[in-house]
Amino acid sequence: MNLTPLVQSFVLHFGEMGSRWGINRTVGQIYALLIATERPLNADEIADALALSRSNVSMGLKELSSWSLVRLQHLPGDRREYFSAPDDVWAIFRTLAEERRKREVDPTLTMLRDALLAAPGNEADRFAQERMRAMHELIELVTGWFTDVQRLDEPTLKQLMKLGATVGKFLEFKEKLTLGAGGNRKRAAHPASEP
Amino acid sequence: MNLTPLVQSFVLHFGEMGSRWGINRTVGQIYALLIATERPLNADEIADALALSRSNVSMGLKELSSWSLVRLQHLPGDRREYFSAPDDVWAIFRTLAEERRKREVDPTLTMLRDALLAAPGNEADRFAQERMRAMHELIELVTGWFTDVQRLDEPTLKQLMKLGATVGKFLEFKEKLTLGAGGNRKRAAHPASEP
DNA sequence: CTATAATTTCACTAATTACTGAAAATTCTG
DNA sequence: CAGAATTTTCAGTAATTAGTGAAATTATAG
Repeated sequence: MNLTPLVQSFVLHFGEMGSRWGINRTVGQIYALLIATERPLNADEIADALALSRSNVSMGLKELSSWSLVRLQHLPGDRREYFSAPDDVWAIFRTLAEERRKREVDPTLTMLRDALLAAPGNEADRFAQERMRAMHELIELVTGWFTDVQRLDEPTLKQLMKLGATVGKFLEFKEKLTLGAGGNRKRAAHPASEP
Repeated sequence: MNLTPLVQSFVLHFGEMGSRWGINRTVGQIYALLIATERPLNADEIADALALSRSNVSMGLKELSSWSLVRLQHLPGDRREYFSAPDDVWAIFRTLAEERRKREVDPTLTMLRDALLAAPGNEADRFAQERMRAMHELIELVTGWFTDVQRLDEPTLKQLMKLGATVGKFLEFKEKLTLGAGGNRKRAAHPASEP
């Protein structure tokens, strides 16, 4: 297979970008190709299109699978495995965020929690723990918010994004109501509520 | 200088984590040390505490500076440069997000925009462009939202995070009002509004 | 301006990570 | 179940990235 210049540049860009993240060039390129191509591709087609060894593609696809980023399917009358990316970019984004959380954030939270349990040996420890506490709080807040918001359907999510900082104004407004007049209306619920 | 076990494990963890991001182990360790230590440190102290060469520390600090993650200051009667991390974790988080946007997201947006300008040569291109369009839209929305929200002060931000998906409910409610009864109240503004 | 302290640069080496081809393992077909 | 097709593994090599010490540069004190 022979890539058009358009797809070519898309693929190359993602290769470069991939290496800035934990993901390596090859994996980035493979995924870009899958995203940009309508029909599912088999490993040989990918290897051919990107000029990579078959084994390298196998490893790359394995990596992508471990991130739950590709769908594997079979074509009738063809024994080979065909791969494709989800066609909803929001789904890709969510999966990516979810996986990074598992791999990068959760271990950090665990480490922080352990560190916070220990009795500080001296003033230095005391200070370090205070920083860790703040960091732990921030991470919990952000990730909690994220899992919460992840559950929203796409249109609502889009709307929410478009709102932007307006939400802040809504909050300030609510604040005033709560603080100002003695009475307050519905109180905002905690995160992690029912669907 | 001799690290306490508590700080030690914090530093080592960030070293490991750092390498999962673009940042290398040394840089991760240096920053963790700065975060966990109350007083500013000079390069020799860092090199000593982490058992790194002086030159390596110099490079690491340079890297951190380029990310605007450290403050440089001078102590009276001491010619050496002293470094410290901001003491507000939210500020660190914002800086990090901002820098990553500049380095990783903006170039991608540019690439996508260019690709979208080109006239599709064939059906494959047409499809690829459609995917790129969706991706471009998503990135614009998310980053736009982010810069918007970044402007909020910390307490409001915290509140917003705590709200979580409740905001979604607020939106649904608003939706009903707008669609249901002919009249609607204040309409939500666009992003990027005044302070 | 000179001497010294402090920092940075850079060529080199070490360590890590990526990639390949050959061989092994798995899966499917007849 | 034999044989072919397909995928995976893995040891070896290539490429990249990280880290060091010596030398060069910059800054400051006297």
